[in-house]
Amino acid sequence: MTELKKEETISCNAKHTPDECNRGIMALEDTLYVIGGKWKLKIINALRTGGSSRFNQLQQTVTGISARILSKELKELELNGFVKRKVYTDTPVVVIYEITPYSDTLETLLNEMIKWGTTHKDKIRKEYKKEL
Amino acid sequence: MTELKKEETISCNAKHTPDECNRGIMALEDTLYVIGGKWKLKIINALRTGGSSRFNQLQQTVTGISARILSKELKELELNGFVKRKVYTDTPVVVIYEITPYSDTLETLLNEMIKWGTTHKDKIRKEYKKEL
DNA sequence: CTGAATCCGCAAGGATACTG
DNA sequence: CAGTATCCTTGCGGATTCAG
Repeated sequence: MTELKKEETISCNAKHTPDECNRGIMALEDTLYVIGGKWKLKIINALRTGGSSRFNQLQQTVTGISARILSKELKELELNGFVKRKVYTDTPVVVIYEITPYSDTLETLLNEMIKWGTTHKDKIRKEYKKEL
Repeated sequence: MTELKKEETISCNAKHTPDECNRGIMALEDTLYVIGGKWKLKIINALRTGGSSRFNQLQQTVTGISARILSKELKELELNGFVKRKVYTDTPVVVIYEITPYSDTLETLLNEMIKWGTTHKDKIRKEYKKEL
């Protein structure tokens, strides 16, 4: 039973000044704001690994997304410079979405998330086996 | 105006087999399922940089979260093994939340997100200045 | 085909009050 | 202090329809 004196004893620990903590939280919030949510990373990843794609094909790749949401998300991604929209005005009109070089800055992050998800799932599976 | 033949021409590109794409998407979904959402990463980050913390103090650190949500999120984080809940049954009762070693597996990911958020904000700021 | 517009249900999350 | 219970708002997102 450790002694607890006052609230002040618990705060930022040695490794981080309170300032650094706040900057970290803010930067984290920025990231989550831009690429957070249910779909954005999946769309970027789909375009990254699957190559440029048309609207309907993209909707099939990103399983479960509706046309309305996909449209909205693509707009936001375009605004933030992750995706380029190219229109070929043949008849019928063809629209191609492709990722921009700026999306490459997410490369490390994306790979890290995929790696983490993979090893996490392995861990879960092992724990599940133990229970049998 | 590039020629577009049929849908099949656009699919997984050279770098990835369709199979790899699917595995990537699934792993990504796993990750988002566990640590996605509005609060989880912020809470983990708060405990990581700020050190172990009591409930109310944690609520102050994670700006904007309500007690109800914080309670719920902590429960989920505990279930997934990211957070340990320690109860000291003095009067008044003291409850300390701390991160587990398993949270350390998120270290790289978290740092990567913070780094990305920082440089992204710099980019936005520069673009904003240009517009003036 | 590529979306935009409309309608609507559900669930996440906020505010407040209350308990041990 | 550490939550829980209740109520209520908001917005995400699905289904469908329509337009260019």
